[in-house]
Amino acid sequence: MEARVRIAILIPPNAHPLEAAGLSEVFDEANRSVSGPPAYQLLHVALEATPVRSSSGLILVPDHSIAEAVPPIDTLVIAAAYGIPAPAPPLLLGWVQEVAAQARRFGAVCTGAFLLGEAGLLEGRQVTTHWQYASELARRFPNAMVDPDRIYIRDGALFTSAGVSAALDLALSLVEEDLGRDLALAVARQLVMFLKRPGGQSQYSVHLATQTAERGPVQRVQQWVHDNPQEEHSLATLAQQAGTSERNLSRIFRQATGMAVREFVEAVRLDVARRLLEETGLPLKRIALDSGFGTTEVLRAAFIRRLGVGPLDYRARFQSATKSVQ
DNA sequence: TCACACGACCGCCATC
DNA sequence: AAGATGGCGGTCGTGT
Repeated sequence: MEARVRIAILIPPNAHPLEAAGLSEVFDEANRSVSGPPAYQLLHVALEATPVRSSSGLILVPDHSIAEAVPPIDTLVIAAAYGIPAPAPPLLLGWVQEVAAQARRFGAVCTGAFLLGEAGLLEGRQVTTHWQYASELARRFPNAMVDPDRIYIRDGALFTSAGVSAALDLALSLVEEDLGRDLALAVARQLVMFLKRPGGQSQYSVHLATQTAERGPVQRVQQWVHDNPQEEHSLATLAQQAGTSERNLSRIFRQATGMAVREFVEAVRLDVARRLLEETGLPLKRIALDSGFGTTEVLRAAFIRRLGVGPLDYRARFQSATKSVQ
């Protein structure tokens, strides 16, 4: 890479320090791993160039105010505040809009997506955020297609990620895009993290993993569905698996996970189907069978319902972009 | 695209 | 007495 890539990391008040530092660290490690001059120039930006108290109390010191951080900026990453951020001042929104408009790519980590939404940059885009805030994001910005199940999502120039450690995965994917797989792998090794998180979506799907019950019948049912998505999973058969009545399974399942049984089964199947669409060229019929939807009609209906796009649209959009990452 | 049938969900109440 | 469980049935969403 010829010129250094200017990356601006925007640090909001009450920032989550692990995310802000993690982003920084991945790019910095890439600089160390690359042969020759550093690939990245990092700008740590805040509204004012004064110390920012992070959510844990750790003080972060930005090196530029937004007034000083002027374009050209190649990549803008908005770090997240803890929880849903307060409405941003117009000055900040204007800066974000201006920088995003000229940047090669831009995005946010975790609840930083709310700031993008306020700036009007999520319209009609596929985005994700921390699972806990996904429904609120979707409510506030109804034109954004919020997918709570993903570690991170790239939609054109826009990228968003789930919470905390997902910021590292996101940053690593940007490094891979810029500097190639080998270097990204070297960075991952150095930081003792995975370039590509292993295991099924079941294990690492943020949404599902965080809503997995501890032990007992509900957990067994979840495991069974995860391991055998292609089987038929009626409430009756699952109740039998769990050794309880249908009524009781319904009740304890919602109590433990916050989801209805049917909802969970569908979420698992959607994960499987999505992964197969992204990572394989298998025909829809086959994916419908393997994911447990059974027919392409049902598969399609679920995609439209949950993601707002049909399976083939989804594949066209994400296959090349995510084939080797995430 | 539509209508219809069926399963899932969940409030309510009885029972253990 | 109180919490867990199961049955009933109205309503709704989904599959065909």
